[in-house]
Amino acid sequence: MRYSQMLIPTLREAPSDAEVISHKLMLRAGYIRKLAAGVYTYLPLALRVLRKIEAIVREEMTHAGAQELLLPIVMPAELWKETLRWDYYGKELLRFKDRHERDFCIGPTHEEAITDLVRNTVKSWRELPKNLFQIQTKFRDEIRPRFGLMRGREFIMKDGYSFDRDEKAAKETYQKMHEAYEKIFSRCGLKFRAVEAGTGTIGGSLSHEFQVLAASGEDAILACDRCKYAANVEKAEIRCTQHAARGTKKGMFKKTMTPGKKAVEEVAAFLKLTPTQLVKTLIFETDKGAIAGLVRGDHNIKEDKLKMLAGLDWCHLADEKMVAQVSKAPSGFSGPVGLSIPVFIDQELMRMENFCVGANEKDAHFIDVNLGDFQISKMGDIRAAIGGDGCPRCDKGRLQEHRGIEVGQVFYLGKKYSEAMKATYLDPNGKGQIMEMGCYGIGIGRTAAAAIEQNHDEKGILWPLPIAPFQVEVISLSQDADVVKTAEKIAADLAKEGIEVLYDDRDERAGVKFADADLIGIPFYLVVGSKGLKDNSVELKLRKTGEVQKIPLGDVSTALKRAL
RNA sequence: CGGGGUGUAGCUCAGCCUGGCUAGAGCACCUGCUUUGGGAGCAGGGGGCCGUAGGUUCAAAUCCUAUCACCCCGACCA
Repeated sequence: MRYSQMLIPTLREAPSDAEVISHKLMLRAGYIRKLAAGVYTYLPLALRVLRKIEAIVREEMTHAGAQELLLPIVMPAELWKETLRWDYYGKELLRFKDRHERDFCIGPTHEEAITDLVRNTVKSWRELPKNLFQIQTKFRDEIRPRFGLMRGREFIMKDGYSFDRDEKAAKETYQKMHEAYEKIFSRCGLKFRAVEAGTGTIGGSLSHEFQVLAASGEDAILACDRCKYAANVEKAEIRCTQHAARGTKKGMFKKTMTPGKKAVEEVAAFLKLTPTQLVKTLIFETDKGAIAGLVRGDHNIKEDKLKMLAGLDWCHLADEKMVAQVSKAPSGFSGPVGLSIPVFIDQELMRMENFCVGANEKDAHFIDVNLGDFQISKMGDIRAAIGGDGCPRCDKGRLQEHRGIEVGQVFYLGKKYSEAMKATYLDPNGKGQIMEMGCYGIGIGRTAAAAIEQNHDEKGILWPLPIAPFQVEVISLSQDADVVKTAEKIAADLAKEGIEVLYDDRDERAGVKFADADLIGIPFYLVVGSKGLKDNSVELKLRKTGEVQKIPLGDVSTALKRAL
């Protein structure tokens, strides 16, 4: 491919709205252009990268027993109403009406569509299992799209869905997909980690995320330094420590005035305490009425864990009005002493004595409070894990915090959709059974972005070879007839051998060509210049290390093949 | 949705506070000459409804109002 014929609009400066490195580099190196918030055009170079990732995904999915199909992007509301997600999915689901005023949506994911297909076509136990996937453009109307391809509204995703006879078979399929994912991301040349994850709006009970490790990652993940345990912070458990029975201390507490001090840091600073000596009391509105959750001042409560401990269907932080009603004080001064609603405490509090809490009175806190001073409904793990916490799976391990970019997720769904949509089959006894499902996603564009986050330097992108837009870039350094002729021949010969080559044939100065090449990030350069031609050689240069090798003209293709 | 900010050339930005001549710079682009192994030099040139609509004024990029778009922080969520 000739550079001069391609559309590669490189930029010396990045547009000011780009924040993360992958976004800046994709813009500067001429890979993407923005059309609207969170909506991007993939230029030829980007498309080549996406196609490479897709090809790897296709191969591994197929090897693992899945088949490719293509579902519609537009779906009728009825389908989504069947699973109730028309109401629950929220504003991220882009909805519209057709000319007959019928409701439709643009697919953010395709559980409904695939389940509809399978329930209508698969009837017998003999036809199961089925594992189907597609690679398609999706749309999620994100509140705040950002970071270029990392968090766009329109994005390309591989989504796969499996249907099995029973739970055991479904979990085997899940395992197979898990393994396929590990191969896919390894083949893409990425450093990643599979972590236990929550299931969000997709639902289900077992899930892993595939996180590409990068400092700029949006997700916090915790991994044990001793064993294999790793989880998203949303889900990470904390080792349950053996607690002595709750201390019997009580009645020592005193009220102290804390005018206008609400936030933990403010109160701590004012009373000359550390945040670890405070206990936060958060009031929640739930399906079972108001409840209180208590964690140490420097910790954060995790609603999902609280839901689990208290056996709730839903909960969210109470608003100012409700707090005032329950605690008889403005928010910021809530405390457990004298509260009449159920109180759930984090296990960490079992180790605390003489702590400080809100006094349920404006501008006042209690100090020297102990667990004997109030009613406790239940104790457990209800806070977010942080680095240094004990690993829940082994005795000695400590959790370490990492940042990651989620590029894939696998879910075991069970019967959530198949039951709601009546996807059943007849077993050998002629009895109807509900299918067991799993779903498996990979963000194709996000994988490309994550690869850049993980592989770049000050000059530009450093593509891992398997997903680079081209394998080698031939650079002619001058317009001398000899140089041009040689470069053209090399480029043509390599292409003939099936090597993907970008030939920079532009009438540009050497500096410009090198700078653009560095930006674009193709792993190998073949530099053809008049200096080298004097002794019949060209240079093979590695983008990543800058290492240069002199290659005799006759050996170009063998040398390159060895390098690849 | 709450808070903050920005819209001036393809990109980065100045000018706005304190209204006034033909609206500027760097990069990019076009032409010519020179140059040619890491973003060249000189000369010439093209390109702007100053986001949009309305208002104030003799006069608006500049002041006022509305509106749209975009960005940041937060809440939300994959």
